This record gives sequence, C-alpha cells and structure tokens, in this order.
Amino acid sequence: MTDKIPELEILFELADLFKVFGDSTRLRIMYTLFDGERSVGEIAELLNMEHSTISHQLRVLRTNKLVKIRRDGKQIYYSLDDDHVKKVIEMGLDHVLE
Amino acid sequence: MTDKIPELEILFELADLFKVFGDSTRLRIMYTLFDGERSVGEIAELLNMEHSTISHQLRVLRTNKLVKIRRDGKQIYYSLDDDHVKKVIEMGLDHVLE
DNA sequence: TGAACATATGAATATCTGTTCATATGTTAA
DNA sequence: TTAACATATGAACAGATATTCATATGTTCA
Repeated sequence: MTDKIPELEILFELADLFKVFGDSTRLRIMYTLFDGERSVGEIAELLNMEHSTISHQLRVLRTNKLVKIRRDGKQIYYSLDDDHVKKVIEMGLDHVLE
Repeated sequence: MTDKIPELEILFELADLFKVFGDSTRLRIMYTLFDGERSVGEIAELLNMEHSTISHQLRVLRTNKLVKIRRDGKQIYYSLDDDHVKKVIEMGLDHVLE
C-alpha cells in the first residue's frame, strides 16, 4: 500500500475517476479502443448508438485524459491515452470474472 | 490482456463495479479499512458523517462483495473483502497522482 | 463558393443515486 | 423483561447524469 495517507481531496478526485469508468457506454467505448484507434462514426456503429451520444461520452473521456485524439481529414480518431486505462479495466475484469 | 472479448453483459457488470468505487463516501470508507477492520460507529466518527449514511453505503459495498463483516457483541466490524479492492484503488491512485 | 459529410455542442428531459429523517431490528447487561 | 446501545432499513427529497433532438462547427472536394 501507499505509504502516505492520501489527502481528502485526492480521494474525491479518485472517486471522479472511477465515476468515469462506472458507465457502460463509456466502458464499451474504451473497450472498442483496446486494439487501436477508431473514429466517432465507427464507434457509434459498433455500439449501435447515436453519434451524438458517443460524442458526448468521448468528451467526458477526453476531459478526464483517458482518450486522446488524432485528426485525419473529416474524421477524428480516438485512442486510449495510456496503458493505465487498459490496466484499470483489466483489473476490474479480474474481479468481475472470478 | 484477456484473450476473449468480454460479453456485453460483463461490461455492464464491470460498469456497476466501478460505479461502486465512483463515490467519495464509499471510497473513504474503504480507505479507513486499509489497515484493518472497523465498526460502523468508528467509521462514521472518522468521516464525521451520519451513522445512517455510513450504514447505507456499507450495504452497497457488501452487496458488491467489497467488504465483509464480523459481529462482536453489539458492534459489527467491517473489513475489505480481499486484496483486489486495495489494488483497484491503488491503481486508480497511480493515475490520479501522476 | 457551396454541398456533403463528420463531429461537437446546448438545452431539455427522464432516470438514477446519495443523504436525511424516522423507525425498526438486534444485542447486552442489569 | 426492560433500558441502553449499535446498526439497519424504508421513504422522501434534492442533486447529478445519460440520452435525445436540434443545431452548430469544421473539413473536403467539386
């Protein structure tokens, strides 16, 4: 365990982070990015949801630094921001799948 | 990473799990249990919150198998259910603290 | 430039969720 | 059994949040 007690505020931030993972749409979006970048349209089609919904949620993910973007012409490609994201999800999966 | 694509339902379960971590009160409760068991009253006092609030949230944690209980006379002592819980929180902390 | 396409944004709404208050259950010791 | 204490539960309310619809922004290509 960490050797210092986290400040109260850190725990609030942490709750906010987990909140972002705590929505199935966002989780599914992140999962579609596990093997590489995808455009908004691709994600929307894969999940069979409104582009607008996906866009709103991608914004949340981006604000929280969980995904990053790359523009290519008309499309914007999203990908996971770092390996941490995968790791947190996989650690959660371990718990759920046991 | 896992070698099979999780079923849709698994991702819903996973979101539910993260949802539980995504509340600062529950997170703070779990944190007070990092170094051992505590009674409801102790937790309420530590966090300076209503016993009722703590009790409600402990129930959520227990339903989700994140904490377990031990009865000793009038008090009920709660503790983290397994090491997974600590690990998930610590992994999240890594992300927040960087 | 303008049409067609891709994505983003704002407002509105319906649903969900955390806390509080009041009350109930369960335990101990006299 | 009864009083005192510890915890749990149910209902109600307030605040948060995901989705939808309508519209705006931004990009390409003719």
